[in-house]
Amino acid sequence: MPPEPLPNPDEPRRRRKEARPGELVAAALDVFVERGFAAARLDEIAARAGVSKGTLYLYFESKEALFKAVVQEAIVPRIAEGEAMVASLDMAPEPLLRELLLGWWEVVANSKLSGIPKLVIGEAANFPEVAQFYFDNVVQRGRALLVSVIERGIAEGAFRPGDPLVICQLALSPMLFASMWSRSLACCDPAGMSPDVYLRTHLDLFLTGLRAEAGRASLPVV
Amino acid sequence: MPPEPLPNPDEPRRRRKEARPGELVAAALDVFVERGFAAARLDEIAARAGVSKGTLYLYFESKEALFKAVVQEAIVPRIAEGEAMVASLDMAPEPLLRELLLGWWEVVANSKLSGIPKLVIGEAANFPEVAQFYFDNVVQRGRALLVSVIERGIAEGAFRPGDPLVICQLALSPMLFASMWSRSLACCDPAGMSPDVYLRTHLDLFLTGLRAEAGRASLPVV
Amino acid sequence: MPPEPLPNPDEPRRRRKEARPGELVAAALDVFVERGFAAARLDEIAARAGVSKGTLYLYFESKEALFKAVVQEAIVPRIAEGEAMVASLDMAPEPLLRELLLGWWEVVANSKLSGIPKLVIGEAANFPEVAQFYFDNVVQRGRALLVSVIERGIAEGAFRPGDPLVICQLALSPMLFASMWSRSLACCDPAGMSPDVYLRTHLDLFLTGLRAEAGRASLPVV
Amino acid sequence: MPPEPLPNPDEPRRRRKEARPGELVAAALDVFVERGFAAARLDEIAARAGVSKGTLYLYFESKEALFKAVVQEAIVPRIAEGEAMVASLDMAPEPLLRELLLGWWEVVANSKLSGIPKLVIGEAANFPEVAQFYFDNVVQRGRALLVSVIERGIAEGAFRPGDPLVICQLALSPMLFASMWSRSLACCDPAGMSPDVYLRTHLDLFLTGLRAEAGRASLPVV
DNA sequence: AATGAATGAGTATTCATTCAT
DNA sequence: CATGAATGAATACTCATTCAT
Repeated sequence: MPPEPLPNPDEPRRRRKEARPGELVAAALDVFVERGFAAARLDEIAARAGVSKGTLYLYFESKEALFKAVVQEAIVPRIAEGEAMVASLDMAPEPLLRELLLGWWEVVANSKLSGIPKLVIGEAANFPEVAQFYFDNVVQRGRALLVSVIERGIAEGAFRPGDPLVICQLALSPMLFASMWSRSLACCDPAGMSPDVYLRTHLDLFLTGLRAEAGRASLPVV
Repeated sequence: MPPEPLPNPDEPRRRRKEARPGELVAAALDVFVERGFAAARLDEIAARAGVSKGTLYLYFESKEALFKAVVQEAIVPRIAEGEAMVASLDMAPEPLLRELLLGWWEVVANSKLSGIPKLVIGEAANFPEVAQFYFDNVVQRGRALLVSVIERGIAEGAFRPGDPLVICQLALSPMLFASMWSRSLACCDPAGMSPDVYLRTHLDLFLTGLRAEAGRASLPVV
Repeated sequence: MPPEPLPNPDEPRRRRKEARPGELVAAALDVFVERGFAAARLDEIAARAGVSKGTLYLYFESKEALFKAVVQEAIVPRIAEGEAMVASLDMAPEPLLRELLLGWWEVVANSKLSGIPKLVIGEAANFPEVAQFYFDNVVQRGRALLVSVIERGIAEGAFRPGDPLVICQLALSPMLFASMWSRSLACCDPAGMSPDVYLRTHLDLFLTGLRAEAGRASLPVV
Repeated sequence: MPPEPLPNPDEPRRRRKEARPGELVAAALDVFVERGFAAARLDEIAARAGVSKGTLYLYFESKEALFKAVVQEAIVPRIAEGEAMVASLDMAPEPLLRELLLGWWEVVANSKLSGIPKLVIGEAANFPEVAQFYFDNVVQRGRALLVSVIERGIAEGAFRPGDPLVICQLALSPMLFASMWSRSLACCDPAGMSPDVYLRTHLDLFLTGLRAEAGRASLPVV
């Protein structure tokens, strides 16, 4: 499970120094996702990383700083990948949008990362600084990415005209909601629901609704 | 401050005695919504209800029991109203579905109730009993309501065929997500977004995509 | 030792309620004086008062607040007594000053109170709020008391002219220093020194030096 | 910053090796005086000396040992200077005493050294070994110095008879108190007080009181 | 000699819950 | 019914000291 050879107690100091922050952030991601921000115990993060509590403070000056590092290390690079994808791929808006949403689903939904939105949304009100950091570094950049594609789609006549930010949010919200659900009430639902069917149904309904076609009017604007 | 005429000190006992639990639940709803389940302090709930902390335990045996009562008092009746609406209204599936979603938006989104989904989803993992209770009493009944309408729509050929539960979830998730957002990261977003445009765009995209029309295939099933 | 009958575990709730703050402050005075502000553990204060740690927070919102209460309860009244003494006694300046200094010595020097100046002076730099509180409530009022007597003495020609505040400080500093010494390095000094001789020698030297007599010039002013 | 010419990076080893302990002690003096013994962080001392925390332990086996070294290096030599002064100067007791007190004031009161008495007295109770070391190496030797002069003054009839140790303490306490005050509550006092006037007033009052003159009796003895 | 990463014991503060009155 | 005083377990963060390199 650990990406590294295996924390070897006989080879402790030198090599670990550079690997430490990464190990701590990885352990922190686990615990934050499992428990939420407030309920995550630094004790447990330290124990999972195989270090003492004090060691955490060698690398991160507070619980909040540790969480910001988690976001920075684990999420921000994913967004950068999306930005690179948009910049490099020469695709029509609809396939590109589809690709971005599918890509998000694959890397995020099926990893621990999917636990972050739940955590942030659930505790934003109690930890405003955390919320602001997430908003600035993740939400804003992620939105900009999708909005640019949507705007192009509208401009090219591929999508019905409408508020691009609203459309962006409507593209994402079923997916974000599903990721939150899977880490909360899903365990109460014995039947469950195929994530795959859910995703494809969303894309179908959403893109069908968005597609500009003969006789279809503009989306609500005011 | 008290919604009641004014606690009359000369006739306090009899009527108040029965009103108590309701007042406590009302205060609890406020505080739970503002702070979340874990961060809500019983102290504050008691203070807002104008009683002592000990009194809470006369009516509710624990914080969890109090929360269950909040759900029971504040949310379950709303679902019952929806059930009654479906039973009494003789409408075609699409208008009925639209009506239900709009109705939900009106009574829930603009009231304190909209804070409950965020709370439950955000803290379900830490409070499994709370989660289960909410799932059984709110989620299951709410889903049944919408699913029945969706199934009828599909059977009558008004909606494209597909998994009714998936469709139900996709109808709700943008609305639930918006209600959670408005109580968390929305405050980080200086621009904001018109909830009304958001809702109408959702309904337009969703119902357009769902509508059975010439040449449109079935939604994903497996 | 406890002023009350004896904390009786069989008679816990009612009577204790009013006595509690006083008991806590008494225990706190002990521990603060023995250990200093920073090193005093709330645990120990609580244990000495026979309550749990949490109980402290029912009465005082923080360690600093507890300390302020100690000052307020234990020291400020002593100053008020001095003020009353000055107001009521109709004495010549020198006997009055002597009386005040002797009175201070008796009530302060031989009680736990004598530990407070050491604590405040030793930790003022690390706890500025505590320092300011002590300065405003104790130092300023105490000085005003003595300064008024000294000013009268100078005006009446009983004392040599000079800066009354400087003279006040010189009257007090040997006494304050002795009280601090007795709670710190005195225990390293096997021989020791009679506090009584020390005090009387101070009063003799100080008052002899201060007394206006034929041929004696004014004290330094600039 | 370093008192030495300038740490020459090309010739660092030999000279620095011997200079190290001195630099560490100098940094330690700074930090101990600014924060007190308990609150001084070894981290900060090391940082100010430009070495790593571990290096401190190469030279001093503990925080207490470091503090003892500070006393040894920074204070004990000052006392030796006083001893030399007494031995070499051929002055009458009163001028000599005056000279010693003024000398103390000049070298101590206006330097970081004046922070040490506050620290020692404030924390002696919590660090008995530190207290004992200071008492043996500073207090005893300093007292012996003054006491010898005072005894001579009494023997020669220049000073009123009395307990020389008490007189010594009374000569010093206003000065020690002022040095402590200047590093603690002085910052709460916007008005302040001229140290110079304070000192000269003390010397005037004290020496006037002590001077043997016609009609003046012996000081208190028992 | 020097480093600095790692440790872990120590402490103020919070809050759900109890229970004597 | 109501109270609110009391509890004590739980947790983020600090810092002197150690020791492998």
